[in-house]
Amino acid sequence: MHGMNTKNRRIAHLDMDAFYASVELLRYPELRGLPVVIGGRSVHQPVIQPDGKRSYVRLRDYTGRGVVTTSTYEARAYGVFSAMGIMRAAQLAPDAILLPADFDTYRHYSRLFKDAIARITPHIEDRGIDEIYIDLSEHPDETASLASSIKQAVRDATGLSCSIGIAPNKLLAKISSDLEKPDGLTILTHTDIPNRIWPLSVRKINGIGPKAEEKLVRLGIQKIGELAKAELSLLQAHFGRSNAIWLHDSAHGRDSRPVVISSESKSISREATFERDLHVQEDREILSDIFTELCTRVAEDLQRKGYVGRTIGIKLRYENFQTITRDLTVRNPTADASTIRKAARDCLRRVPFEQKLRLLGVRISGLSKISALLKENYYFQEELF
DNA sequence: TCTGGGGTCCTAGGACCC
DNA sequence: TCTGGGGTCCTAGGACCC
Repeated sequence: MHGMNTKNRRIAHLDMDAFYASVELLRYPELRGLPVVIGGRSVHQPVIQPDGKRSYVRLRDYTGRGVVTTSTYEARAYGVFSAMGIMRAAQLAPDAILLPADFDTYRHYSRLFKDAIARITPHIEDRGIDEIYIDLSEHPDETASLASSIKQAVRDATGLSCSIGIAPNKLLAKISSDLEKPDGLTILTHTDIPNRIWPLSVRKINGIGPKAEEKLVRLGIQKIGELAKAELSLLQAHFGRSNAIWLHDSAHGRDSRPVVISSESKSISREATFERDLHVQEDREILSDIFTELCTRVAEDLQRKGYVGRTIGIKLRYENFQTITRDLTVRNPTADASTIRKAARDCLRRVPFEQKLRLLGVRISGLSKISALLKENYYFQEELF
């Protein structure tokens, strides 16, 4: 066993630049150079006018509960970022153009760029629609030219740019890919850590979110370099032993997680935020229809992906944004909509309804592949549906 | 100006079992 | 005659990520 982990790795993180917005610019090239925001509900398609020109919806015209999904770099210059409410973004950039998200098209371009890279190397870990890790350790080519040819392959396949960071591990590769965005190519070694990593905010470490950052700031730690110098005992007192070690290792650029090239889904869910808060009795029928629809879509997703699940759950968000979940585990794995609805209905009975509802969700976990169950001869097909 | 939707992982207590 | 203890499953909530 000794020596197995001492190998020098070359890990790349590839991140598409402003992915959804860039895909939309392929479709609407006249928007290039303008602040454009993707998000909201899909009722604001561009309209073709009598003179043949398209007219676009502006942020100032929007009313509703949508958030910004992505924005172009021009919109980001106004302070408009992902997850911001559109009503707030409209204050900052009222003239920015608003386009609805079109996930089918984004998934199509996602396939295109991932397939292009897969022709160069199969050692790819999927990290969502617009980013991947690539393990280049076994690849014969020199790092910089290999990275350039990956970027070119992505551009040839999609017409889009991406940013790549290459480093000895996933943690550093991820940070690196963000350093020279857009269209970046950053190669980092351990000796670059003091100069290029330590001046950055602790938030740049993947896994440190708003809460952890706030706690660190209260300890006088804002930069990764300050985290690197912090006493382990201080971190341990505030974050627990294993988190303290993880924080300390991360600040020193240490990370031994492997690139995982395939994995099975753990859960499938569908949820919906309502356009207005719904009253459990007065809006009973609307809620019931939405609830049935969510269960049906979860069942369809399961069947399409070839899974069955045992733990069925609901999620509720009240008008004050408090969120609760309930779940229950059934004996036989299922992918059947009415079975899911019955179980989810039982979960609903265990929940207080003193406030109006803002969101309803249905979830299933404890998944198995149908094919695996059939192979193990646990069930006959009739019992699954 | 209130805050989407789809996920993963972790924690923690109680039940239950050996 | 206060006291085991480790493993696994179930449930609820929270942090975080894209």
